[in-house]
Amino acid sequence: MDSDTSRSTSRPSSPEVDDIFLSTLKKSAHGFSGAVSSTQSDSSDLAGLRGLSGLSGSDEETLALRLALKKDRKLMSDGELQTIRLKINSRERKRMHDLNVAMDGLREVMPYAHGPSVRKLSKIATLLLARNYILMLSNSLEEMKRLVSEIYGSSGHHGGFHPSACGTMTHAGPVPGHPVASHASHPAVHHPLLPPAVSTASLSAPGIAAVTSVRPHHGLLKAPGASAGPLGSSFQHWGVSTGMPCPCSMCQVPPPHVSSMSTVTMPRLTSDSK
DNA sequence: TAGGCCATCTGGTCCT
DNA sequence: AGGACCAGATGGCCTA
Repeated sequence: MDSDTSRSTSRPSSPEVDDIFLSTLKKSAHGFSGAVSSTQSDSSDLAGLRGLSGLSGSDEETLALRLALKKDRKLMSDGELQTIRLKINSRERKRMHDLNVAMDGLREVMPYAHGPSVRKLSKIATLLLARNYILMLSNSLEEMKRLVSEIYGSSGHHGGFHPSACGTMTHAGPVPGHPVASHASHPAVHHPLLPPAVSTASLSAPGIAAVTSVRPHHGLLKAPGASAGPLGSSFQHWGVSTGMPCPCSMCQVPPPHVSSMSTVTMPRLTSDSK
């Protein structure tokens, strides 16, 4: 399944094998030149090898392939090197394809309109919206728990939050598999236990609802200013009207537990000195 | 036409 | 050693 078919019809994300092979041959020179420029050792090796072997500029492609696979593979034939290179490229394509599939899965559960006439969210917009949506749901859940505790705690009917004691509460949370659709498609539905500030303002927040009709502005990544994109200035004021923290990534500092979790769950980032 | 977004290739690094 | 992950480079497509 092509993850980019809705955007481009003339450019498949998984080209034919012949295309890959030709592309490899065509791009090996320019692609490698960029890599060489970033590595002094390789650059010196390139110059040294060229001097030793007496290769001309036209042989740089072959030379690049040899250098690309390090010194212990320099003795391999071009065919073997190309086979290895194609194998590595194929793996990388598959990896990126899987990443796109996961990104599509994330888009499917995000509160924005889906359909052939709606351009899908970009990757960065999907990630930012997902983050905001998680924060919004977390805030809504906490607020709901607090209200339920207040109601049943003060009346003495229940000691605290107890979903099984109230039939309606079992439907208050997102439905697994379609956590968003139920809310996004019925934004005006109020939960009997929730005030409008929670049941409507949070679930149909401007930043969420606005994305249901249009592709996010390119200004999404810029500072929220006068243009006010779908996740722009309107999101800034949501927290003011509801009294809840604004989930916008542009105007809210991530909660401590979020940032601490990110460091825990990503050991490569913490241990990596890149 | 400039800028955004994306796919792909590639080399380096880390992990198993 | 092989695979996964990452980031840089590059070129194509699309939109304002």
